[in-house]
Amino acid sequence: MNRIDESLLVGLPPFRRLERKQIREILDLAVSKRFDEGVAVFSEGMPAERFYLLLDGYIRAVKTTPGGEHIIAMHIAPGQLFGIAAALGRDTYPATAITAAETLALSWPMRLWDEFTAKYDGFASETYKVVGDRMQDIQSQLTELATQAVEQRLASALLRMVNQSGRKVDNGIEIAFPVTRQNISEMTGTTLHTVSRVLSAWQKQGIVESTRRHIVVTEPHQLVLLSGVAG
DNA sequence: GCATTAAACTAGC
DNA sequence: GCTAGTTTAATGC
Repeated sequence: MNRIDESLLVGLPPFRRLERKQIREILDLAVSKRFDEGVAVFSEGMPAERFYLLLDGYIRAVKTTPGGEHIIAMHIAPGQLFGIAAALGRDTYPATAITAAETLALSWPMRLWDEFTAKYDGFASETYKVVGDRMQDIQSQLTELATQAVEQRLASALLRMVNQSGRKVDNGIEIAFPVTRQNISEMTGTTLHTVSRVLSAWQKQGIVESTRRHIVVTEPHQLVLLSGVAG
């Protein structure tokens, strides 16, 4: 079958407290699958048949509004669980999972969720902590949307992506997956035109350097200032 | 301060 | 050459 190396899971939050042998058990129940960029791993409202662990790549959790517009609720980075509807007491997926880059993921049947949380020490507590963290993140984004101006929300959105996926390059920190102006507008509740204007302004000020689908933050501290205390 | 509309430009297939 | 992504300006709420 799919013989996946145990070291892939060792050290990841949900499995941190497990024995090598237990990790082997879990892996033997997993299915691994590769996804191209821009495809849906699962869709909002569909029966949540499996839950996933992202090994490589990036996932966008996308909600569709009644009007047919898209909202990017969050990004998932390698090592994180996603599609964990059971942890939220749901039997359908709350959002669509779109790959933001070429992606490799493990998955298990959702019926194993209760078994995992009961059987493996730390699995439940670690995952519920992750769920809690995500809810806090969504919560603060909500407050942001309601209270902050567009420029501040944009700064926060860039910082969030940098924190989750930033990798050092010679001139700053690069967001590790492709992002378009449209994507950022869907994260911040604005238009791609406004995103474009603000990013070009920041580029002139030397805060970011962006080419198409590609952003390097050269002055993270300046973004922090722009996002936080009114300036 | 921001969305909308429109129009033109460009990188990459 | 086509398409998706981007930029810029004009206009109006």
